[in-house]
Amino acid sequence: MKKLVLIDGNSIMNRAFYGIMGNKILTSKDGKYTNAIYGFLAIMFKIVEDLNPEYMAVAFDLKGPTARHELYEGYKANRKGMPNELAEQMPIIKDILHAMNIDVIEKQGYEGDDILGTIAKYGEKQGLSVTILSGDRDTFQLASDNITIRIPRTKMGKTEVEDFDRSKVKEIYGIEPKQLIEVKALQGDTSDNIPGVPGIGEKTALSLIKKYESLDNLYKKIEHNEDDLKGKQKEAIIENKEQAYLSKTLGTINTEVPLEDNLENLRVKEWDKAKVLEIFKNLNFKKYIERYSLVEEEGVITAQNQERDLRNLFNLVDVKEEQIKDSKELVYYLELKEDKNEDKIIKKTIKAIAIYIDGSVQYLENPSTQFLKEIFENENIKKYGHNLTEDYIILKQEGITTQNLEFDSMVAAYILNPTSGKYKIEDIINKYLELDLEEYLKANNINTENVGQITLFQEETQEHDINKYKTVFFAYGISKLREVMIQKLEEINALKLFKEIDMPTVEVLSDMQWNGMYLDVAELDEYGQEIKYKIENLTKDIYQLSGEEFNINSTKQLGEVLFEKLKLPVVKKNKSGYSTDVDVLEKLKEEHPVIEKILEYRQVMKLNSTYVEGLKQFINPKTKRIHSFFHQTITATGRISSTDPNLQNIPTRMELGKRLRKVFKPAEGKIYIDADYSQVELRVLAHISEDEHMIQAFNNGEDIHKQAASKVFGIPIEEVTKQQRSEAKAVNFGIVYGISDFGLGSQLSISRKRAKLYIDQYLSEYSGIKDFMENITNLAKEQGYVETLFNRRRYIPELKSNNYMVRQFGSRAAMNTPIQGTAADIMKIAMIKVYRELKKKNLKAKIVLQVHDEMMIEVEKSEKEEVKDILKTCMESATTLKVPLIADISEANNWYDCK
DNA sequence: AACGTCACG
DNA sequence: ACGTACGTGACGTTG
Repeated sequence: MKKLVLIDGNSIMNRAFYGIMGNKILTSKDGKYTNAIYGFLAIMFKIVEDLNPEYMAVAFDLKGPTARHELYEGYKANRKGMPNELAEQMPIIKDILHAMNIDVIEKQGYEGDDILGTIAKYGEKQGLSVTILSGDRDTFQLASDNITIRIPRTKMGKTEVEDFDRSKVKEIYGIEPKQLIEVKALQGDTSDNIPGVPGIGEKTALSLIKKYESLDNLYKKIEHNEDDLKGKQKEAIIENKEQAYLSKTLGTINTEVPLEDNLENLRVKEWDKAKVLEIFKNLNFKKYIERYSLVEEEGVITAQNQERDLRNLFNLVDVKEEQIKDSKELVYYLELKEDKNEDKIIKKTIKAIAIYIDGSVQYLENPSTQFLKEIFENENIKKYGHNLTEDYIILKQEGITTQNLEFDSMVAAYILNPTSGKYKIEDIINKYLELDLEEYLKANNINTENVGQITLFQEETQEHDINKYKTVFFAYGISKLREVMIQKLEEINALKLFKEIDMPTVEVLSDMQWNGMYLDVAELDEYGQEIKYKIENLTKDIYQLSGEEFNINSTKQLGEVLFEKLKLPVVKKNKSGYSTDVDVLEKLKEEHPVIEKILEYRQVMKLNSTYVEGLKQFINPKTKRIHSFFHQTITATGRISSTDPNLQNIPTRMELGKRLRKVFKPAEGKIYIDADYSQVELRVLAHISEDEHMIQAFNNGEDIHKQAASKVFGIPIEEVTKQQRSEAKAVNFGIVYGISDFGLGSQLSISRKRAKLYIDQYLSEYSGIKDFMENITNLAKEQGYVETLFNRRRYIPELKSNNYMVRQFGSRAAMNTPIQGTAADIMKIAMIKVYRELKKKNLKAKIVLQVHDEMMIEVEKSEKEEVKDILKTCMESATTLKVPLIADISEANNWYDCK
C-alpha cells in the first residue's frame, strides 16, 4: 500500500518551538531563532525515514477569519498570537519546504486541520495509507482503518511518537473516532473557546456519548423521556442544546475543502539541493548539511581559520621525548586497542599516544612503557586529557601510577552541563570549539599532498590511518578545550568546584576501581544454590496454584493468567496492558494464594539473575575481586553512579537479599571500616533553608523524624507513636523529593486530601522550608538553573515547557537538586580528604566503595584505629554547615555486619 | 531498543 | 481535569 504523509505545519512548528531542545539556543547567521525550524525538520525527517512515503504535503493556517469565526465570533477569541520568535520562523520553514519540492497547502478561510482532513479522506479514497502528523488531539476524529494520527511527544527531552488509528482510539476512548466530535460538542474546548455545555467536562461527556452514541440520539431520548438523566445536569443539557450543536459544528473538521484534484502534486520529489544548502548554511544547520551530503562539489565547508589551525597540526618533526619529559604539562590523547586478556580490569591497551606540545602534535606508535612511566608518574607534569579515569586504569595495568591529574575535558563538560549527556571527545570539541571531526578528516583526505612536509600523512588514507588522524585531532582539541572550558567554568563560578572537588575525585574513583572489592566465591555459590532451590519450589507452587505452566517472568503472560484466567480485579494498567508490579500484587494478596508466591518468586529471581549470576561474571580471575566502574559524569545532581556491576544497589532492605552482603569481605588479615552520614540530605536542607526549627533539632541531637511527627500531628514529642514517626519520616522524604500530595498519599496509602493536610501542617511549622521551596522554583525559572552550595549547576529547561506535567517535574527537580547535589558534593570532599590523609600517613588502607552517603575502607588490622579516626574526622569536617555533620562508623568482617 | 520491574540512596 | 514523588542501573521479555 502506498503511503501519504500529511503534516500539520502550525501544530508541529508550535511543538518544536516550545519543546525542549536542550539548553542551546539555536540561531541563524542574522540572529533569528531557528529552534522551531530545526525541530520541525527533525520530526519530519524522522517520519520520512520511518515510513518512506510516496506522497506528502504540509498544511498551514493562514491569518484571517475562517468559516468558524463567521458562525461564532467567540471562536478562538482567547488565543494569543504566536510570539515573534516563532512567527519569524514560519516563512523560512515554508521556503525550505518549497526548496524540497514538498507541497505546501494553505487556503484562505480554512484551517490547516480542514485541509489535512480533506486530503486525508481523498487519499484514503485513492487507496493510500495515510498518516497525519499533528500535535493536536482534535485530529483524532479523522482516524480510520487507513488514516493514522501520529502525535510526537517530548518525554524527558526525547522526542517520541505515538500512533492513533481507529482501533487505538476505540481502545482509549471506547467510541468510534467520529463520535469524538459529539463528545467535544458537549465538553467544549477552552483552548479554542468552544463553549460546549457548561458543567460538563471530559469524563461526563465521554460517558454520555458512550451511552447515547450521538447528540441527536441524546436529545431524541430526552424528548421521548427515555433518558436516565437527572437534576442540574439534565437541565444544563436541555438549556444548552443550541450551544451544543454550535459546538459540534465548530469542532467538526471540514473534510470538503475545495482543493485541486491532483494526486501527482503530492508526490515526493527530488530536492533543489543548492537552494536547501543555501538556506541551511544561513541557519547554521551543519548537522543537516552533513547528513544529506549537501556540500558543494569543489570543496568542503570549513571555516578558514579552522583550516589554518588544523594545518599547524602537521608541522611535526621528530618525536622529542626529552622535551616532553622536561615539560611542565602533558596534553595528550591515548589511542587504545582491544586486549582480550581476561585478567585485565579494562580490556584495552595502548596503541599510540598523541601529545600536543609547542603548537603541534607528536604522534608515537607503541610508546615504550619506560617512556610513559617517566612522564605519567612525574608529579611535576600536569596531565591534560579526556576521560582520565580510563587512562589511569589502563596505565596502571602497565605498572604506571599516573600523578597530577590537572584537567579532564569530560569532567569539565559535565560541570558545564550535567544533563547534556554528550561527553565524547568529538562531541565536546564540536560544541566548545566548533570544530567538526568529519570535516577535519575530509579536509585532510583531500589536502594530504598540500600538507607536504610530514611523512605521517603522505600515505594514502587507509582505514587504520583514520584512527591516527583522530588521535592527533583529539590531542589538539584538548589543548584548545583547556583554555575555552576553564574560561567557561570561571564564568559560571565553578572553577573552584572543578579544581578542588571534581578533578581530585577523578583519582579517588580511579583508585577505587583499581582496588576493587573481594568476594568469597564459595559462599556466593552456596547462597546461589539456596536461591535456586527456592526458585524451583516457587515455580512449581505457582504452576499448581494457577493451574497452568507459563513464563512467570513475562508480565504479559502473567497478566493473562491473573486477570483473564483467574479473573482477579484489574488494579492498574500500563502502556502494554495489565500492570503486575508490587503495588498491584500487594493489593491482590488477599484475593488469591498465588499472589504471595509470585511476590516471593520475583524477589528470588532478581537475587539470582542480577546478584548471584550477575556478580559472578565480574569477578576478576586474577585479583578475585570486583572492579566496578564509578562514573562521575552521569547524574544530573553530581552524584556518582556505578556500573558493571552496579555496587550501589546491593540488597539491604529485605533480610534474604541482605545476606548477600556477607560474601563481600576484606582480604585475608584485613577488616572493613565503614561509615555513613546520618541524614545528610535533611541536614543540608536545614542549612540551605535556614529553617530555625530544623536547625535547632539537629543542633540538639533530636530525632528529626520524631520532631516532624510532633509538628505534623500537633502532639508533644513524647507522645509520638512508631506509626506517626514513620509517617512523618515519609513526609521528610517527600520534602526532599519536592513534595506532592499525590506522591505522599500513594507512598503512605492515605488519601491525597489527608496527605495534603500533613504537608500543609509540616510547612506551616517549618516556615523556612516553605520559603525555600517556594523561592527555589521562581529562582530556577528566572535564571534557568539551580545550584548546590558548591556552585554545581543544573539547568532546568523543563520549567519553561508549556506542558504542565513537565513544568511540575522541573519544579521538583529545582527543589531536590540543591539538596541531593550538595550532599553529593560533601561526600566527594570527604572522600578526597580521606584519600589524601591515607596517602600522607603512608597507610595501606584503601577506599573500596561509595554508596552516596556511605564510604567503605579495607584496612589491615594494625591500621584499624587510626583509619577509623581519619574516616570519622574527614567526613564530619568535610564542610561546615549550620548544623553538625555526623558520620556513624562501624567495623566488620563482611559488608553485612557493617551496621 | 523499549518497556516493565525492582534493587539501592 | 490533568497525572505526579528525587537520583540511579540491570535484567528478562517483547517487538
